[in-house]
Amino acid sequence: MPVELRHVRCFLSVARHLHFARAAEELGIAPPALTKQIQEAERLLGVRLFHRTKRSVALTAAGEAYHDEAVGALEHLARGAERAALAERGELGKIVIGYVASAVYSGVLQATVRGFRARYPLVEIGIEEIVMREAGALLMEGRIDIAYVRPPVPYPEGVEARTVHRDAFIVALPADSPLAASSVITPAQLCDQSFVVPEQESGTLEVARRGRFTARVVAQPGTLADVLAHVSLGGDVAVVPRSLAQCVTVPGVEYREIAGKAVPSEVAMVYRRFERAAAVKAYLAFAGS
Amino acid sequence: MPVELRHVRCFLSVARHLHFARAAEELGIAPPALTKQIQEAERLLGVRLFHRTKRSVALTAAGEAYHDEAVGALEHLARGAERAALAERGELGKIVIGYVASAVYSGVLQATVRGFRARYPLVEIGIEEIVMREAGALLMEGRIDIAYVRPPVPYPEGVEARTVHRDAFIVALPADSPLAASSVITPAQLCDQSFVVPEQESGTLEVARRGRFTARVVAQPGTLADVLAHVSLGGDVAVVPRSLAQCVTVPGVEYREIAGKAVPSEVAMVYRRFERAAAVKAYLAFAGS
DNA sequence: TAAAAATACTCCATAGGTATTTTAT
DNA sequence: ATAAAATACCTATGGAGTATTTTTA
Repeated sequence: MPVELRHVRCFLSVARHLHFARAAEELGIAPPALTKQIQEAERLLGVRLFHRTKRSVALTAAGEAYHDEAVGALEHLARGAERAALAERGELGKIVIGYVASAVYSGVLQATVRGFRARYPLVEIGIEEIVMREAGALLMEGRIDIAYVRPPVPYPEGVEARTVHRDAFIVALPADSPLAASSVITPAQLCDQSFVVPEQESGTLEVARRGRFTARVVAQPGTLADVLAHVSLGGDVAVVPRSLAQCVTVPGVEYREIAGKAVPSEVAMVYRRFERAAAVKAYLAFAGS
Repeated sequence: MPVELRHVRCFLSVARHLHFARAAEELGIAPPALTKQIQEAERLLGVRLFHRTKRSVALTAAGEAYHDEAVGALEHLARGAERAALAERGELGKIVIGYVASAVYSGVLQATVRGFRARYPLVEIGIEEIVMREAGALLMEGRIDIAYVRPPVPYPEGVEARTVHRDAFIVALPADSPLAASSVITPAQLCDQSFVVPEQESGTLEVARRGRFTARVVAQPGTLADVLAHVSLGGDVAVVPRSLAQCVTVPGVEYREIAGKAVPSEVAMVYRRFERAAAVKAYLAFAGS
């Protein structure tokens, strides 16, 4: 039979009181039961823990040596119970958030994470950039818990999305383009332009549809910064989220509103439909409020 | 009912294997018993530790949080058992050694402590100077475990002594004393001198007895260094252990052998007759070998 | 349908209780 | 004489076993 916590608890109580009867009372058991526990502990450890006569009880050197470790063990278990309870309530844990760079420009990610950190300071938050089309797979593999993307994205079964930010597309033009003379651009004005297309193509497609033309695509780089570089250097145009204009100004690039009904661009939070980790659920609840 | 170690052991085994049947095998119990232990642990902690279907087992966030603390607790207990066993064998513990300054000059204390430290590196050794006549009381109160003294000393009941160093008395003279002309001094030559008496009076008394005179005592300072200071400054003489002469040379003080049979001066180790602390017993055994 | 966890039940080991003895002060 | 630990003995809780059911991959 191995040492059990009841032996440890009995030992510590006797060590505290140096008196079997009082220790037994504290433990809520009868003195003979306590005697047996101590004797058993001594037998199991192969060591005498107390010097005892009928009239006095004192720790042996071995008892002294065992004492500190026993205290440490109980502290660990108490903390374990506490931390488990915190984790169960989502107050403790780890969340990994994946994001596509273009989602960062909207500011929702930053605002939500900052707020969540303040409310749940014990939850560790990992942030990593992802490629948008891999978001679903990463979620299902458990490599990330939440993804911030700009729809449309294909979601696998078991994954859900929620729009967390609404925004509209605008046009990025070379500063020396004749179009820069207009303060507002109609879709039709863009029909002869060559387009640099960001990862999120929907804006470009919608503009082309409204202008009744097929966009001539000359490049589709990975990041929005690259898109702007192409615009300024190659003389092409791009349809980009408006929040980008508020964050990034590149020499040689000008932004113009698109005439007519706003072409919507959204940021969505993607997550597992049946999430079980409480910290992640807490994040989802927090982000939804 | 509180959490017991068997819950913890079951939990860790399942966490290791993520498989109830294999964990049960490792633990040497039947799977249903393991299921119950885990369910009980979850009930006691108020927390779900594993996500489990009939086909898969995985730690929850709470289980993850509990895991590390549980490991820590078991490590503490294992170390406690180990240290208790060491303490029981006297390999671990603390010893406080009291000594009178004059015992230090013989070198036994240093030699023994150095040797003991090498053999029992985990035993902490405290060293403190004591007043010789308090040695017995300090031992019985448990303030010290061993005392190095120069007998005779009155020992209370329950305390024993063992001679650990034999030495002889010699005479310390002012360099300008006429007696310094002799290379050996007879007790009778000292009959008219005034004496500085060290804490250990027996040498002076024995010399006076042999010379058939009563020593004229002019001072009895606390330490041997003080005794030598009196000799060099006051022109008095002193009967001191020979080992002192090998250690301390003071300008204006010369040492001379005493004629006739050596006047013995001993260093003794005093200790509790029924010592229980294994480390102290180990020291006594070591010092005796 | 096969593997694995959970449930149902049975049994006995043992934790803990009461009564008594021993021993140190 | 008394307080306190140990021993002897008893009881019943619950830990672990076997047999069976349920579930999902």
